[in-house]
Amino acid sequence: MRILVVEDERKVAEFVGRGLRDQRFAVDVVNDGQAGWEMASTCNYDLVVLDLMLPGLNGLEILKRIRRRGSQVPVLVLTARADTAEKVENFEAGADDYLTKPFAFDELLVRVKALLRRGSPDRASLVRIGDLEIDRQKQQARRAGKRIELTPKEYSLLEYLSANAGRVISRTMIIEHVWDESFQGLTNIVDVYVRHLRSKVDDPYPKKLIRTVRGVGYSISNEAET
Amino acid sequence: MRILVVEDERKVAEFVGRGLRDQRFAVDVVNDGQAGWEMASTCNYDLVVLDLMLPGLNGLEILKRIRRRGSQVPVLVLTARADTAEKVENFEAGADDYLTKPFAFDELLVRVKALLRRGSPDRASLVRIGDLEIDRQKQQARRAGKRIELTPKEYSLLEYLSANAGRVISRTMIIEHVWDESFQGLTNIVDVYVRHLRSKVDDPYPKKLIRTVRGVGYSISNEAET
DNA sequence: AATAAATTTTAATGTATTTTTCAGCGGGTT
DNA sequence: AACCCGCTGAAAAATACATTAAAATTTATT
Repeated sequence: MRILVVEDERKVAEFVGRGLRDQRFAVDVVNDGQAGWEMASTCNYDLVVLDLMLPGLNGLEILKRIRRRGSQVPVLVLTARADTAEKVENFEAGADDYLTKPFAFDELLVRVKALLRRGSPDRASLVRIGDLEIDRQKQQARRAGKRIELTPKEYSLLEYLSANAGRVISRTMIIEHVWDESFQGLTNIVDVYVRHLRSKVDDPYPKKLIRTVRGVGYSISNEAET
Repeated sequence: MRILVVEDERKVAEFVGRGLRDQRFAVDVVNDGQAGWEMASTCNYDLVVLDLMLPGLNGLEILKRIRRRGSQVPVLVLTARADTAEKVENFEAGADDYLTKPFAFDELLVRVKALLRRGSPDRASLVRIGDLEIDRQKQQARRAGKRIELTPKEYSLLEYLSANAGRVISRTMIIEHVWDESFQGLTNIVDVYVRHLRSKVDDPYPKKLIRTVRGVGYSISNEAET
């Protein structure tokens, strides 16, 4: 799950980034409005945490632009004051929720989770693909009732594939969602991780769920071969 | 158990802080309204002791803000006068109890304990995890019937983990609840304290209750491995 | 108030696990 | 067969965690 944090106060930014990464989100942090808009518009995030007081480009302006583009991405706004006029303006501009600074990390986390939950109905907390279950709450997977031990990256990959079960996902898409922006170059890291996943998820079982689509990418599904 | 004391009269503040610490509460004391609001909003306290006459930001205003945020934290208000009009205003603003100055420490303690007791149902006074018992009233732990000597910090950590038994708690969360805000930076204090706890709680017994979840945090539970 | 004891915190080192790179292999496609 | 693309195993790098000891701080004792 990929989150963009746009926040100029380094301390807050670091604190939020760190906390979210602890929760196994793939987090990108940027410190000014310009970069924020560029990232928000070029990458596909599952959620944006947006400070309003920004150097470069105003937070509200970014929010408006995002919406003007037709993007539905949930946006959690961070604001210093909490007067009603501002609140109204935020919601009108398309904010999904807001949080007044200063705040406890717990509060942020609760809201982030709530937004991601209601965000899309296909993000149920328990996903089933054949006899494979992914429990997004507990961040763990089972197959045929048996617990599968996964590393954080392995889990993220499985979660992302599963959220798009049946569809074929390109390597680029996978890198964008499971890793963060630091990965541009030629790398076969996705292949390697698919291997890791297969060895734990598919190898011990006769029915294979992860399928390679040559020239395109990967797909997870319970469908019969054709 | 974490308590915030917001009180500008140094003598009273010190006296209350000291007394509560003696009772093994983790106490933060601040001397003005602004700091009080910041602390109350950034940290998760189990109770707030709030003086109304404050420099910077009025106590009543802090209380209102806390409630506007939806926080349910019990607030014990300290007030100089005790006229009925003010009482009513306090309760309307969301105070759970009040105490007129001057007061004896015993009085305060009784009320604090009462508030913490009725506080929330997930804060049962006796928590059991396997053969480990945590008595929140007496602030002590036993395992297999045997008393375990814990330092205040060790106890706080154990209590916090136990209040969330079964769930995995990140280091960030632990720091926020058991330590105070001064601990943002790179520190391995949580690891060190988990070690301390383990040496007392787990090492002498075959069944280990404290589990490390790599990349995420720690968890205490009595569950069998799967 | 000085000293001792206990607790908390920092820091350093060692170890295990995870992530990433890399190079060779192999199978399908043209 | 030659090429491309993905597969695979293993080494290297990075990271996370464990453990210990010593320093700093707080608390208790004389």
